Amino acid sequence: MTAPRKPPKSDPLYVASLEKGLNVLGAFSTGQQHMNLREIAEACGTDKSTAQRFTHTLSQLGYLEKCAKTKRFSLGKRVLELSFNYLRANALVEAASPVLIELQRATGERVNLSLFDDLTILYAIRQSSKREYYFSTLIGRRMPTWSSSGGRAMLAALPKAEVNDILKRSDLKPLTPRTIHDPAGIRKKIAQAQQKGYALTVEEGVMGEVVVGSAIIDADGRPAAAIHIAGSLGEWTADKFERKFGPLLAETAQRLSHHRFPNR
Amino acid sequence: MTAPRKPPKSDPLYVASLEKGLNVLGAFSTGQQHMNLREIAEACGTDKSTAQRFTHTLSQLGYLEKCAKTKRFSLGKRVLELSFNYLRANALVEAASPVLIELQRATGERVNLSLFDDLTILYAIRQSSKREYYFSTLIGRRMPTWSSSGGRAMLAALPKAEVNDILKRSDLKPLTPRTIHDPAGIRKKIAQAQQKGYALTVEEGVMGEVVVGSAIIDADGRPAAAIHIAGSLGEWTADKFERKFGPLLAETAQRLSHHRFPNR
DNA sequence: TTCAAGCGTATCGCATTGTAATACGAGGCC
DNA sequence: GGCCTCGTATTACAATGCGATACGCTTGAA
Repeated sequence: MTAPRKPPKSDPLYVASLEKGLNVLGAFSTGQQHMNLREIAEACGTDKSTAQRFTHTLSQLGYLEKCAKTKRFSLGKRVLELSFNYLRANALVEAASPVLIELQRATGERVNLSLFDDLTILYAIRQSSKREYYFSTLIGRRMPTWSSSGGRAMLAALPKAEVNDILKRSDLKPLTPRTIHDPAGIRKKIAQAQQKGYALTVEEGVMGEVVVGSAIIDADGRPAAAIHIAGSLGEWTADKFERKFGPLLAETAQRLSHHRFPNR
Repeated sequence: MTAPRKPPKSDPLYVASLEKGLNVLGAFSTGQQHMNLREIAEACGTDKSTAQRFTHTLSQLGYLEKCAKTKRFSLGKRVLELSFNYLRANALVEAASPVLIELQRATGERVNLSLFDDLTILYAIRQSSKREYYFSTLIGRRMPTWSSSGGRAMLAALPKAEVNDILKRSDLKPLTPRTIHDPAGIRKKIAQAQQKGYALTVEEGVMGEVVVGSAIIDADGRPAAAIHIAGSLGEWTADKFERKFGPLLAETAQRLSHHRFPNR
């Protein structure tokens, strides 16, 4: 008999311990506020010993906090530091920041900047002066690329083959009853975005909400980010909202495009 | 500038590989936008091989991004996800969020929430409608506890022994020519904060800026966070600013205090 | 053009380091 | 009171991370 076969040839440069540690931090992506050892072990698919060693290490480093009474863990303040370092180094976000503030003041509506990250976009700037759902004010939140206005606007700037690839790998589960989630419908919306310079979604992410999104193109001609303006159907018809903000948004995104930022 | 670092030795539960990997992410706390392998190795005090393995692993996981052309690394979008998970799970920040928005609207000035973290505070909410220095709008930024208005307001809620301990371990380097940085002066400011319910700093963090800060006390009677209102000396005298916003701020902080939040 | 310096990448034998089974004491709940 | 399940601590073992080394490439000065 041949020698025992190792699990699929692994990458000799890959540090599995690091992945396991980061998975512990990732265990909190379910929204759990705090977890005990067993829950963390389960969430990470490891045993209790492993969870013990990694929570212990992460706690010492400040990436995890341990309640002295309940012995349960929650994410540590230090994770905010990483975001800070990411954002301060991102020239595109920095350049967009004053523009978004201005756009918020000019429109009075909620204005966001999202970054393109393959199947999802994630928010990097959120400018709002209204009271919103807490979630809707947070940086780092991910949304599917295919269903969001900004995501579709970015897809409109990609070659067809890449769009197909992304749609194929995406889970096209609708977020609301009004989410357009059939490939043909999505492609049509992408084509419209290509023509108009912005995409419009009506109650596709949240009921009662209308959003326009437009892509920021980088110096290589690829979509890097998108800006969004979101409003309420209680105050606007979709048509009026689009006419009022669509062109302004597209022009603003255009102004931020084609710059060579040092870190891209 | 660097966060609490405790590298314990001969702890059988400590996973050194995890620490090394996180140190690679921490290498970007200098503000560098992108680094090559050698720079990362140097910043982490390791050799090139080590840097190679960890950057490789972190890139695969999305916590680091590698430029295809220059082969240099920068922080990955995924670090924002950790912040998102931290903030969404933090009930105190969630409860404070609408209050801060309201406070911003009522005052028209820049309003922040900071979290107490031993020698430093770090910002968790920033509400502003004005154009500011980019840095000043970012979450996750740390400031010394002893020199900031919110920090001093929180120190005012701690037992004297703990205050002494914190001052002793802090680096009392002044941030501006007007930073009060002698222990006696700091203690006096803390005593004033204790009496008034808020602390006032005039050009101690940035020239031209006046800030009032007040502490949010948790259910155990300990300071957990602080809210700040910051204004410009171009628009206000320090006196007027204090009279106008100090009492309002203290009252607001009081309203957010003494709640039992599930994750603390 | 040549050459050297510095880069990123790949390889590999070795021992350090992380692993996972186990045990123990402390609470909490029937 | 007894039975879980929790967090914590210990240990023998070998898988895994380590780091020296080598190679091919680009760059820039000679």
